[in-house]
Amino acid sequence: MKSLTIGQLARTAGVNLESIRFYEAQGLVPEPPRSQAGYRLYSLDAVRRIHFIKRAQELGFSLKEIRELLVFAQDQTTDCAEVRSLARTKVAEIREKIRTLEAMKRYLTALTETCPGAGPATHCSILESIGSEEAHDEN
Amino acid sequence: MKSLTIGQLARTAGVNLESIRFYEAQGLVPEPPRSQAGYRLYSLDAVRRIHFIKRAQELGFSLKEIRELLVFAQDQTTDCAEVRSLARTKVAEIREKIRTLEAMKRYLTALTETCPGAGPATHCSILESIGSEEAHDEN
DNA sequence: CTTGACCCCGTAGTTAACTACGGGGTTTAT
DNA sequence: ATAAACCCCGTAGTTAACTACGGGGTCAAG
Repeated sequence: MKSLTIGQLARTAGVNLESIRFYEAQGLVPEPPRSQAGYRLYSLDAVRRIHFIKRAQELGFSLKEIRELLVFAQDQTTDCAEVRSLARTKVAEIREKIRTLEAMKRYLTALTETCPGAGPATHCSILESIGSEEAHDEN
Repeated sequence: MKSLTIGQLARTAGVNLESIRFYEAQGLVPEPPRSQAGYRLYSLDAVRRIHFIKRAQELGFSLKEIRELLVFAQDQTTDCAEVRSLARTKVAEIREKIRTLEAMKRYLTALTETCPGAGPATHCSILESIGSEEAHDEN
């Protein structure tokens, strides 16, 4: 059995060594067996585990949610539907974030278009618009 | 001259009292004059200032950027173009965030569609896909 | 057998934007 | 005149996800 030290695992999984200890503390990576000297000895499963974490993060899952996914993945009694529901919730959240960002973008774009782009900023239409109480669309 | 205590300002501007002190420490709200007892005495300008901060936050500006905007707004020598450039940069950032979120959404949606939605999660296609090294589009 | 690379642990620092706490003085209303 | 409501200040805590530090033990190479 080839086992990896924490440093080797960190290098092969492409993360910082400290992150692995952090994940362990957070319950995302199981505590591995130790050598006599107390060194952590990881199997290749640990590499896959960390890749999973990283990929899920790219998909917008928080560590807390990832922990949940990992529990699901190992619990025989978890139904696929629960995982799918979590994914759907996440999709809805993402959709909502996009909506907000779109509104921000529309409004800011409009501001940059009315701005003459020259002259003292003390009369800049952008600053004036931000400062005015009205005309905020939020949609 | 009607002046507001910090608590009154907080209530009329709709923020927490502590936030105002925080903004002052961050240089976003100027230090106001004080009463004999040392109480902060704000003018109505402060209300406008805080509204500006809140609105700019809604548009996605960080406090650091807002400080910059506020300096611009008061500096006679700042040109409108600088403000517009800042707004444009922010629009580009927002656009990029949206792009990333769209990619996340597409991928996650695809996952939820291939998932049968029933059966043990240990064989869930979502978990499998997250766990696999391949098939990641990033676009 | 010593040097350098590696590992251990616990604690503290990072960023952003607050929020809370505690032990005081002040103002206002009754 | 006293109690409630308000203000002061400095410090510490919050969340997320790490990252850094320091003082120590361990392992492999030459």
